[in-house]
Amino acid sequence: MTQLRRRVLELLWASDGPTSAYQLIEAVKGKDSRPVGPPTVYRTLHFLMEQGLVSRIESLNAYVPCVHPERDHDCLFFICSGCRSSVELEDSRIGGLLAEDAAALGFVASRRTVEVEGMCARCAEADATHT
Amino acid sequence: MTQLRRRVLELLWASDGPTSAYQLIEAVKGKDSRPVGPPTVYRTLHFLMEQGLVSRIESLNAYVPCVHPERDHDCLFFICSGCRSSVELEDSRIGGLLAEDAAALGFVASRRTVEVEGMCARCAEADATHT
DNA sequence: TGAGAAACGAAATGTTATAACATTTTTCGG
DNA sequence: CCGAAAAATGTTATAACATTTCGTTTCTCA
Repeated sequence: MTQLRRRVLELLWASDGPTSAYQLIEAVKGKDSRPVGPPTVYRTLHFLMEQGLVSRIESLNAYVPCVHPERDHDCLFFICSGCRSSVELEDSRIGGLLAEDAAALGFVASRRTVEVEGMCARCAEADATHT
Repeated sequence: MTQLRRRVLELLWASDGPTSAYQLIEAVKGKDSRPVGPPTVYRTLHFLMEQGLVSRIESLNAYVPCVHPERDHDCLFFICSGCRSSVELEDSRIGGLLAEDAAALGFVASRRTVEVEGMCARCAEADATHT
């Protein structure tokens, strides 16, 4: 864990929601004066993902810190279109079903992406009130 | 359903696997001499997705025709890293679990992305043989 | 037939990600 | 401590994916 990697991870922790790579580039530039290029940040993100510290949200092209890095993560994301926040959940039953379906196909799975877009409770309520 | 939309859909049907938007731009250009720009193809893809005729695979930034457009599609994709093919499956149990988890959060879901990367049976076997 | 809506064309630009190669930093055996 | 090897980072350029904006064409239907 180097200084850059720690800084990127801290920025992700400090962020309200999923953060794009280019937002991170800007943020790192802001924190100290040394600018970093895209490859640097992407390498850092790849490293953090390998370590299970960060996940990529495919449907947003954005990155979030993992909630429980210690556990083997089998996570799903609920992404609010209203406030752009995301909630990470673990539901091993889904992993089980996916494994079952994969086995039926003879498919050897390596990575899963499970993402649900919609409105979080707060935004759904706000939306209902306004309408 | 216009001529362009039909052509794009046919190209997707004819394709071996997931197709990127820019591959479609090239392919349309090839079929008749009139070139189309990115916005045209993206508009067409958005339309076909709204109609449930096409799905976007988020983890590949690519597009596939839906296998059973008539049914309300609740699909998952198995994507082979070996041959770049994808298989679409329907497993309503997963939709059920996701709905259950969403309800527990008070989350109102609108769209789901479920993608599994790995090796299809053929590629896994080929890989095992080579090793 | 002609007004409004939908679809399409074209240019520019914005956003996300990687290739290729140079340099710096770290590590660790001698 | 020294220097070679490995790991990490910097730099430039470019590839890949997607949208904004505005203007034109085509379709529909009263």
